[in-house]
Amino acid sequence: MPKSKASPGSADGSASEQRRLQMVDIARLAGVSVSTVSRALNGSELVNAETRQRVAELARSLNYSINFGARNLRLQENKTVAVVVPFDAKSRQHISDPFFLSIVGSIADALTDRGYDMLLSRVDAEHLDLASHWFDSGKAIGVVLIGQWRHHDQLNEMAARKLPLVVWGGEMPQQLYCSVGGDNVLGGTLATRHLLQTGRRRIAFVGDAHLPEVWLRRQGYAQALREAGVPVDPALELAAPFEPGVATGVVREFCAAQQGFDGVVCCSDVLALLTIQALRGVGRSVPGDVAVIGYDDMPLAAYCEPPLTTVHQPVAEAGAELVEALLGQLRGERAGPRTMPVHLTLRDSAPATAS
Amino acid sequence: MPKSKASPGSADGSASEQRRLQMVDIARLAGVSVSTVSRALNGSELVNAETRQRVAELARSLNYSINFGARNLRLQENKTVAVVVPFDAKSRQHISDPFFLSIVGSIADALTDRGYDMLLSRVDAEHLDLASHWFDSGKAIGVVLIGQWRHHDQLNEMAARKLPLVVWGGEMPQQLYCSVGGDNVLGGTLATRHLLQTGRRRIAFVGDAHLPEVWLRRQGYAQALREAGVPVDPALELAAPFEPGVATGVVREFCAAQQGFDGVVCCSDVLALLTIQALRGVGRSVPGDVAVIGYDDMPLAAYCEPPLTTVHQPVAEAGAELVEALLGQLRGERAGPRTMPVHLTLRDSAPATAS
DNA sequence: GTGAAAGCGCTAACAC
DNA sequence: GTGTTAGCGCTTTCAC
Repeated sequence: MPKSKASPGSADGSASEQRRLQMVDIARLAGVSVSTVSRALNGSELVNAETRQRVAELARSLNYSINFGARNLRLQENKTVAVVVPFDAKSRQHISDPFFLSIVGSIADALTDRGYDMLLSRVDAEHLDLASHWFDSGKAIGVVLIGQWRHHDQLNEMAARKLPLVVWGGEMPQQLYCSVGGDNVLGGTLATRHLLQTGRRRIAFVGDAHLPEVWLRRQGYAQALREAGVPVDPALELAAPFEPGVATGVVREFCAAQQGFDGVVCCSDVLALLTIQALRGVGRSVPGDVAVIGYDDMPLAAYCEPPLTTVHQPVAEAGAELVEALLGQLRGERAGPRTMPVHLTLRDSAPATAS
Repeated sequence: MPKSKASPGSADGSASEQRRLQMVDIARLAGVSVSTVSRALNGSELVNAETRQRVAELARSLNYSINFGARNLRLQENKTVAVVVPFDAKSRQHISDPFFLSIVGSIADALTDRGYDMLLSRVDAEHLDLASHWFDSGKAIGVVLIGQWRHHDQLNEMAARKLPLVVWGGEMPQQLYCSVGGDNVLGGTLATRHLLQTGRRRIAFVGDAHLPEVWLRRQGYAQALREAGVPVDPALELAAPFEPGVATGVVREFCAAQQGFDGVVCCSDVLALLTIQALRGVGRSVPGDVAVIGYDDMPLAAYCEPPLTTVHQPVAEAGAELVEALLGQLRGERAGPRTMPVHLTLRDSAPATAS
């Protein structure tokens, strides 16, 4: 049995447990039935305007809020969306990249605007499919996943299972799920082209191409090099992960070993910052000796030293796009992946004028 | 009437609407009653081990997850906590301070560890009391609010209403609600003392003392100055808000107008970054001419230029403390405010050796 | 060991 | 215009 209804003020163990008001209480106090209260609170035209007013007033004055659990159960509806941020279980690194956090903020806004609640959680990046739990359990009507990580396959399976799902990330071949993301190929191209145009020739690429987004950026990078007739040199590619804890050492080693480059395209602003530090550690200046370009244009990018030239991602629009894509899916629309434009924000780490 | 149960595969408008599996389906397939399935899935000893096994297997193979809405309604329980981040409605600035986002991450971990879900939302910083909605509506069992902002009074009212509430922030006189936070007075003192010890004498303070946390830090600042026999000069105090958009101009003006200081205590790392930029803008070097200390020790603080000397806040522990305080309250424990130790992390923006 | 039935707080036919 | 009633998906007495 559920715990018996404690009469208000009764000490049933927990001092702070105020019995939550419910419709029946309002009904009794207003001298009407629960149905009338329900109708009144939902603004039904069926109920007398005066009664409606009175009930609404009473409810407000008592701080009554409808019990959404019960309402949802009865209505078979739910206005909650799960937003899931993968984390790297191996390195025990939390996702603290400012970019991901900004995306989460953007989604929060978009959901709030549309009257939805946001359930935020993490999932082991090796088991993205566990995110389906939020839907299966009825806690959420759908899932927004931040990043594809290494498990394109799991995402495809989830989509095949008809899980309402939208993923922030790049568009890959043979993709069954709906993705929303910046134009990664373009981003890679813009960054690389800018370095080439300002006279750099030996351009490194920092980012783990096992991740779809990075893989696409690398395409853009290679393409821009080819356009310029510059050979792609695998020795200048560094598969650094996004987690700063792991990346720091890798980047430092790379900068110590490879002294032959004069430009770097990094796959996040944090990686760019780490790279700049590592370069300085081996006595190379930025942007003098090496021009560095970041990715994301995080809020702090302008306040670093030097301020980062970086590929700007459409964070503000991202939330709305992701949410719309999910809601569209729930309405039965067959929406494909969406790729949003990106642009290069010029600052000092890779200035506009040739060195 | 709720929409009729669509038979699986029926096209009822939305293509992706898979009918969610429920206990009765599992029961039918397993050839037992729903009660048995319920018991089996909850690991009850009452049900035959073999049956239990079979039901569990079946449920798993079908990706069945129990409907938590219904379960919670029946059990009168809920394992969801609302985490609410205030935002400044006037400046339309979102909270993007890395520190707040880190705290949210920390809370997410703590809740997950304890089997709770996290509902993340924002609230107008002028109406913190709206956060009580999450409790009143039964969507959450309690509220964790990130920061007190200017509305200590509203928080007290919420606590008086017996709302299960924990606030990240400082401990103020006559406080009815439960707060958890770093030791702000100590933080202010440590930062100021360090500047004094390294030979600085004209020390500015950047932060809006209308906010409780900042007010406390200012106490520490003033105290350290008094200890050293240095007069507190109101001209060296700048009431800059945390929002970078608003703060940038304010800080720039201040640095242009006040050339007479050789040290600054800032109330966030972002403010410190802005201050460093502004100082450089007027031709003053950091830490040469002015030593700058930040607050929070955000993940990126080590990767700025110069790396920030800053007051380290116990982010990793904060989540657990906040959550424990809330759960304690729900158990009826009468927990007071909790103040956690902070320490100074020395880096280059205010080095250990006197200039 | 298992099933039938009641009920969590709410909404919406269906009466009146 | 309002009350009565059934039922959303689940758990748990209470029978057997």
